[in-house]
Amino acid sequence: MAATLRDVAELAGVSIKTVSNVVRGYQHVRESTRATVLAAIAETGYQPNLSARSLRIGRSGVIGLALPELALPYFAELAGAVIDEAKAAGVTVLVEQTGAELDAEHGVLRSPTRQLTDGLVFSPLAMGQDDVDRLDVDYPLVILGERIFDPACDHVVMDNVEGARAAVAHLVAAGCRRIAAVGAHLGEEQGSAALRLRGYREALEEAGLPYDEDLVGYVGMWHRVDGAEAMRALLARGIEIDGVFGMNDTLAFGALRALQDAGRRVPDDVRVIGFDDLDETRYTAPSLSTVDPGRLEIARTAVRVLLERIAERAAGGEPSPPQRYTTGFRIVERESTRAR
Amino acid sequence: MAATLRDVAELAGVSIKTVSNVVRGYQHVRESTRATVLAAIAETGYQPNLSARSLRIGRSGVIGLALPELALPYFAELAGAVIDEAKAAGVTVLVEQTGAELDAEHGVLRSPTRQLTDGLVFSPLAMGQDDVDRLDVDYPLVILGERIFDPACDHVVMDNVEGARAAVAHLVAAGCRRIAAVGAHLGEEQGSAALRLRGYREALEEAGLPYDEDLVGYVGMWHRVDGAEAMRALLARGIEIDGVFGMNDTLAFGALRALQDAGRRVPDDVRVIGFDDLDETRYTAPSLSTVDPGRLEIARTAVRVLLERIAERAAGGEPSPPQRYTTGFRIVERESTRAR
DNA sequence: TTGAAAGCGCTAACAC
DNA sequence: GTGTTAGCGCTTTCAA
Repeated sequence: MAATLRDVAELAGVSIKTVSNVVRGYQHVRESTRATVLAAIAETGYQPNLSARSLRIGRSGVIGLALPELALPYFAELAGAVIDEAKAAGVTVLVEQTGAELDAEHGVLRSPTRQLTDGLVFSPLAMGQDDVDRLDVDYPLVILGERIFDPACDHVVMDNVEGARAAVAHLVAAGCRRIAAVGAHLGEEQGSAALRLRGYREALEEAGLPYDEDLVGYVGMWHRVDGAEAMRALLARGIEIDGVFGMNDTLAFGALRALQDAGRRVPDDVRVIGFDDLDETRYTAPSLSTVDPGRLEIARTAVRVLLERIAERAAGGEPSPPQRYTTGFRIVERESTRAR
Repeated sequence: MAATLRDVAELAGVSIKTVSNVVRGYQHVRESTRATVLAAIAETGYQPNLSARSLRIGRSGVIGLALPELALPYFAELAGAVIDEAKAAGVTVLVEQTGAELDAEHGVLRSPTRQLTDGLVFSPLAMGQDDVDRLDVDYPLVILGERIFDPACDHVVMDNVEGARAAVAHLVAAGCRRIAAVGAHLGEEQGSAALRLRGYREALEEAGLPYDEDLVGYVGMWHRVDGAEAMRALLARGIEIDGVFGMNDTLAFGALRALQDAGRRVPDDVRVIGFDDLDETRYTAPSLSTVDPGRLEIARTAVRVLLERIAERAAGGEPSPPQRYTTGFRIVERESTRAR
């Protein structure tokens, strides 16, 4: 059986309070006592029981991270960054996948698991304006990546509209006039897809180009296969296309392949840009231009804000009002939009 | 404050035992009582305190998953599968990254976090034969993906040697005679890299081809960049190469790009095969042939075995001896090795 | 500086 | 079928 405080105390000939003091790094312990206790700890291999500590102090040192799925590289890279940040702060991360399904997204907010985590970093995909009330929960919650209007919690957002606008403007600057958008979600108004579509429209408008519904490729998810299929469907329409805005990099990757299969040369005939700056964009042929949304900054900010909220709540007192944190982005030009 | 059993009991006018019975689905509760209690639970919004339950019963319903890093797509897809499997069994997953560093791999085995998880699924990369003693821990542990000889715990392995052998044999069958291996680790004897290199050598031998150290590309990690750099280095040697075995798909992806940059046509001049069957291999140009190691089966087996161990230990009694589970693989032929 | 003891919320043995 | 109660291992007041 694992050793407890009591075992260590007995072995060291002190009370459990003294052992606890040593374990928790309390200052006022006589050096000789501390040494005795540390020896006893080493001998028994004592490790604090975190469930007991958690029950007692009301915090577990675990935060939750809920995201659509790790099979989407963007979320995998994000999760990796969140876990690293959390670890640096001495906190561990419990990861849950929602599959971007509305029920699962609601579920994760009320899951019994929330009793085990001190707070949640949540990247919703299916939830929209109608669900904003559900975000009014009684534990620290940080929302990622969406611009849901005025939720009752902190949120860390990338500037989806501006990023998309810049991406499409980049295509325009490269000479594109018939730019397809791949990755729209039918009927969506608040999610990343809707916001990036808005950025696309704004960029067209600024450039004096017409918005043509025939140039919009609708998809279910944002996997590579969806990008490829949407692109094929667009090409099948037989309309002229000289630029493609993939709403994320995996879509753009799939679209790139579909273009090449159809005999279109990239960037000569069609220029392509994605969104996310995934590692894989550096290695496609041609490499993909993209929007770097500062994934690391998002992860870092989310963890920091969440831990601040957890600390604030532990300290008692009035919570400060929820805030929105917007991270910067930058266009990364690679071969897929390079002028010849 | 969150409601407790006592609050619910008071509201329902019963004892906490009865509430506990209802919560835990105990059969022998009068229907009317159950209804009253359920109403009280709904009214108070009661959720069981998992730390308290965990402290009491000695299990948390959380398992740990330790892997090199989520930024490696193989591990991201694996983690996603593990989380899904665990969820289906009513268990949540705490994810830790080791960065493939030896200290971190040792650390994860002794981390205080282990006090919070009922068991661990661990995919080591840096650990070798010298470290096998460390795997003799006092909690349920399942090792993934390595063929460490006779560890004192269960392990689920893919057949690295056979898979690699088949991959290289596939290249040989396609007519390759000068086959480079990209992804070897200098001095490694037990890890995936060593095993896949062994499979490479065996396949050459079977084909009556000489093993040429000049055809082996050594790398640090298995990222795309490592594959690209190793391939460039190989090409810089000026030796003849008509086939490339990437020890995983990301390496192969990087190598593919490096080949193309050097003006080599794939598969015309050089054929390329990878390992892992990542989604991205379907979309590169040309698409990458690879070895499908049955990631889903690995995840499923690992979670099943771990949960069985946890149950076994909860039931008391003698534990059964540790077992090795080997999953099957299959060659996936795509464009990068297709005959013209 | 150290010790005694209460109690976090839950489960389960035992009593009725 | 339901109630009483001990105790899981820890932190923390309060006393000494």
